[in-house]
Amino acid sequence: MIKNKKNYHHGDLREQLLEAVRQLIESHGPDGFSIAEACRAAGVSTAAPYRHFRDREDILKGVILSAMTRMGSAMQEAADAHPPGNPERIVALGHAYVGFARREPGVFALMFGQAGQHSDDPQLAEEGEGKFAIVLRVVADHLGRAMDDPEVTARAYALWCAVHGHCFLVLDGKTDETKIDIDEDAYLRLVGSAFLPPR
Amino acid sequence: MIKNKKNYHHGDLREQLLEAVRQLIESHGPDGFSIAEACRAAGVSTAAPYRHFRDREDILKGVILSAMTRMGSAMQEAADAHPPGNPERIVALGHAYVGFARREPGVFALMFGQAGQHSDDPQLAEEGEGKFAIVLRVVADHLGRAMDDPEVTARAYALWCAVHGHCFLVLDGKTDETKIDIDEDAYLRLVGSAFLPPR
DNA sequence: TGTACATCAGTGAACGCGCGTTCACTGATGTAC
DNA sequence: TGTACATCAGTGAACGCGCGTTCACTGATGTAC
Repeated sequence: MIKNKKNYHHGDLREQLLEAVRQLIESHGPDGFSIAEACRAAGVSTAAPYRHFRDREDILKGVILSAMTRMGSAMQEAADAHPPGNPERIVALGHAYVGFARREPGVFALMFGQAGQHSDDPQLAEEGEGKFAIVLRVVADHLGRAMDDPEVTARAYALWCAVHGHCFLVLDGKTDETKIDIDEDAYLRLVGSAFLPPR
Repeated sequence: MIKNKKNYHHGDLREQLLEAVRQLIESHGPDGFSIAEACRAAGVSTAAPYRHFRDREDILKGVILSAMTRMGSAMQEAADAHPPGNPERIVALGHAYVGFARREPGVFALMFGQAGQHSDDPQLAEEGEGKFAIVLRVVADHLGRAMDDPEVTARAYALWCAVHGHCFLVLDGKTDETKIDIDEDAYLRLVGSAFLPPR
């Protein structure tokens, strides 16, 4: 019953379309893609996507979901690279977050910058919670408290904001405009020690 | 030689169009407006805007510029409400920033969330610098140092990021998703004291 | 193994739509004499 | 003050365009006997 989609006709069109859209978003901005253009990139007629997606919105959701998993893995990997309680863990987590934003600025803006257009989807919401849970875990380990301790959530949230805000300002080129050249590693360490002082 | 545009034909069409676009952006998102729709809202033919703007891009720039001035005034006003060095000044500045983002989420996303699409315009860049200068001023006053002191820029930038990131997470509904209910005033105070400890 | 059949991913042509921009124009306003 | 004229903001019709989606179809692949 398991079908090997690779050998049907085109190959794995679903993934190829998502990748094409991702690339269009990276080069033309979050709203700068069309199904038609993605089809051209994938070498397929404009009707083909409807075998795999309900409509345009459904394709976008697919792009966002896959980006979220990629980002989540990067964060989890960074957290796993250092033992619980080690301050380097927080710095590494920050680098992973900013690294993703730098690598995929268009998709990052799509995930977060649309004034909440996609936040109603339960599947996306769940993925988002998962990422925040990683931060919570790391902060809880650091403080030696439970993940639902108010002190933990407050500090984890502050950390998230500080790193998230930095990403946006970098991507928008505001750091160039204001002529401050930020040392990213120093910034992440400042933020980490500001919200999670060594006990 | 000074013309009273109010009494020409339509009145102040330029401003009315900018306002119409602003409202469309608020209700349909940063990219969800069209010139045609704005014309309908202003009760004017689709050719009329070209008396006042070069093209679509030029209209957008107008919307962003006016939003930036509005935001700048709000921030300046907040800073002026407390004497230099008073920690309340930083909290008030944060509230002004977040307040604008909450009041005009669509335009806020347009100003910052487009992955740097507009950051090349010198006029917009200048307005942006002006807003950061307000933060720098407040932080410099607080620390009793010069505005170009590296310690000042680093802390002002960190403050900016923390508040900016909070705005985006709020607008995207991430604060609902993650089920943490943030007390905004407490958050701003935490951030302020984290980066600008009482000396 | 060979054949007949079912499945279903992808085709290509067509649709209606709203868009940004242009054009020659109109007619209200302000100005010179 | 009255009139002839210049200015120029706004008109309305038209354009070409690319889009999202649909449709009946085709033909390669996998399956049952």
